[in-house]
Amino acid sequence: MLERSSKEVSTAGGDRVALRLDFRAVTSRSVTLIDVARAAGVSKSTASNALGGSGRVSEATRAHIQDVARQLGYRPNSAARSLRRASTGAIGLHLPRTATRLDYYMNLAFGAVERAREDGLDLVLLAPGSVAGGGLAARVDGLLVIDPEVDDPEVPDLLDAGVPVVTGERYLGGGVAPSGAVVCDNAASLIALLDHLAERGARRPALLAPDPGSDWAAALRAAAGAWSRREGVEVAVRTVPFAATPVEAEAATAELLGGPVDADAVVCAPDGAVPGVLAAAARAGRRVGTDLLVAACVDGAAARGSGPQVTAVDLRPSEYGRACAALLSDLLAGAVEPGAVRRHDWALKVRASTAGRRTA
Amino acid sequence: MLERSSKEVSTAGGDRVALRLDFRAVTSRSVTLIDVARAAGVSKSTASNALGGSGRVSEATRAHIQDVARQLGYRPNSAARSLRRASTGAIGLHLPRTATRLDYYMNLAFGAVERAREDGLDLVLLAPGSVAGGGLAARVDGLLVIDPEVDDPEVPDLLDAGVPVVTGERYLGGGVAPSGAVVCDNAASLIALLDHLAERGARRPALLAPDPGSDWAAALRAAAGAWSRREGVEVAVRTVPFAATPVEAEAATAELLGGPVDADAVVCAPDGAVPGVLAAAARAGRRVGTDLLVAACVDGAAARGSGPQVTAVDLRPSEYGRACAALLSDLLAGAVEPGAVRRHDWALKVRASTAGRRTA
DNA sequence: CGGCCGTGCTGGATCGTTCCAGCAGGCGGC
DNA sequence: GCCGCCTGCTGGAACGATCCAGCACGGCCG
Repeated sequence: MLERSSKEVSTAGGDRVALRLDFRAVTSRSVTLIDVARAAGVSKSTASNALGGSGRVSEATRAHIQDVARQLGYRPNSAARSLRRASTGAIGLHLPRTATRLDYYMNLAFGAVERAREDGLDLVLLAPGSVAGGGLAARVDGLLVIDPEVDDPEVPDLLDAGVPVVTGERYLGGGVAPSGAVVCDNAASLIALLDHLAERGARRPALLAPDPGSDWAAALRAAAGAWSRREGVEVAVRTVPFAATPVEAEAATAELLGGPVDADAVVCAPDGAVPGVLAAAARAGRRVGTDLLVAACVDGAAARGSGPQVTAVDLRPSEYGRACAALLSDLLAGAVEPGAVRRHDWALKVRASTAGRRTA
Repeated sequence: MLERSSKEVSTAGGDRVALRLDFRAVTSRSVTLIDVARAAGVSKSTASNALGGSGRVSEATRAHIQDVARQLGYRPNSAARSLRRASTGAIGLHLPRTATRLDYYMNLAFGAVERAREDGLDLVLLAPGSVAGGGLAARVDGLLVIDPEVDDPEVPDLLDAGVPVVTGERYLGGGVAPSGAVVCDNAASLIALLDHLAERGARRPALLAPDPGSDWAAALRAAAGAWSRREGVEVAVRTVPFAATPVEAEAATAELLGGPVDADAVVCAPDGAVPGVLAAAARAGRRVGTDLLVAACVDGAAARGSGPQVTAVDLRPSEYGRACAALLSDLLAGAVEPGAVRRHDWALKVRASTAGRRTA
């Protein structure tokens, strides 16, 4: 059954518009630029110019064409546009393989999506192994590579994909340099955290950090060393996986409590592992916040949701994602030179886990 | 400086191939099907047939063309292909607005990405508001809408986008029916959970669940009612947000402990809120696992990482994502009729939080 | 008044792929 | 021996947007 559209366009081409709407109802073909042009009584070039904002079109004509396009429900065919413009209108997002479980990356991804969307870019999630599968470079205009780890075999291929790449944090491996990067001052944030702990009475702080295969972890370890030298206080460092589980952190923490180290403050770099630190503290009979101060280098659901809540460095992942997408977008638009590096700010969230002794 | 390519193709058209390679080096234009055809000494139609697997091509010719294509580094232009085939090779993924923080959805998303990739589909992450922004339907061949909530204003638009839609869990709102759905038997999983709690000694179980705006929450509430009637034991139900925070869960739990309800087991539907339940238990002086049993309807980092670890229904989000993508892929391929519904299995993960009294 | 320029619009070519009609030639059946 | 069919391949026409050369027209200047 063919229903006549109730919506008609009140222009010179009105009857033809209704005709085309009916046509659509039957074949479900989509409205093309030519349909709009015909309905508006202009050529497709003018229609294109009017809708695209380019070229020379009188204000009256432009308004009329936009009106017609809206009423017909015109939406540009992105494939055709991509073909002609030699760009896909999409960017790819690569996240660390091991850490996809962390809500940190979820927030970052959605920040990036939103920002990309504002510039008309789609964001496609890159599956592990999508590079080897080929066909990648053809499908995206640029890439976001977040927390590139040196032992991630895909990162070099991504950097060499022939499209602009923005990394979140620096890439410590060699090869093709990325076109841009957004970096955090992780050294400064850890130093702020250690200062905070010291101020709250910590004398023997310890750090659980991944091996220095990522810029983040490397910066943390370097900062711990620098702080040690500056303060004349040794920071005990233990290695945990990049996406450590609570169980792994619990074992590492147990080793730090008592024994030769006998830490009175533990900084756990990966936020997902924080509950393990708390569990180890409970097991050792230490009261978190007074007997043992606990903090994390990344804020997340685990740090916010634990009891007591855990002091952490808020890397503001959503804004971080936005910043990465914004930089890539600027690179694609040619608004910024390749090699650009932008800084992203963090904030210290002080919570109950570092309350300190009242009497300190 | 123009370097002569060292790689030449040993065919009749060899010299022309080298020429074109040089050309590429200068202009950095990519290799097209026509380049391959010329180099192989066939027409573009034959080249297309040989590489695409369709049409009638002799085995010898096909092998030769594939060889040439590989040597030239040919990769099909997806925009041109999309334009011609009227399909984009990408699917969209929509997640609940409120719950993007949960690692559950992160895992689900990556499961879907991987499965889509296996069928050559890209997965684009849909930003909140991308529907209203327009340009959506044109860019994807199909949509994955996960845990559609009735009060999500975007869902009706997505269902009406004119492309096949697969929902994860059913959509309780009206409007256009989705083309497919992957569902969990959430009623069965909650009943299994309640049975488990009863077996471990619980006599006054309580449930924290969102309001019935999603199929999941509605099924949980219905199942709690059914179980109450079957067992003759009232299940106290309190409402928490879909993506409840620990603080919200703590308040709700505090109300259940002591007072008229005096629950001895709490089932917390959203996993992210579990730490709040544990905190309330600690505050009330209840020992989790013996004095108070605690469980969650979704397994996740919070349930696994807390101390003690919390019994939960593992919805296997990664496989869930794979199943959704697989169904959509089948729908797009026409391998399955619209309206198809597939079932996804869950598993009960029993952990320390429901150990029960030794003497029970 | 003629040349020139700027404005507003047009038609055609183009991007790289797939699809379709069709053609040459070999071969088997009647 | 002719017809028709099957195999293997070809050329051209889409797909829908953008870009470019160019055209008509009116106004301005010398």
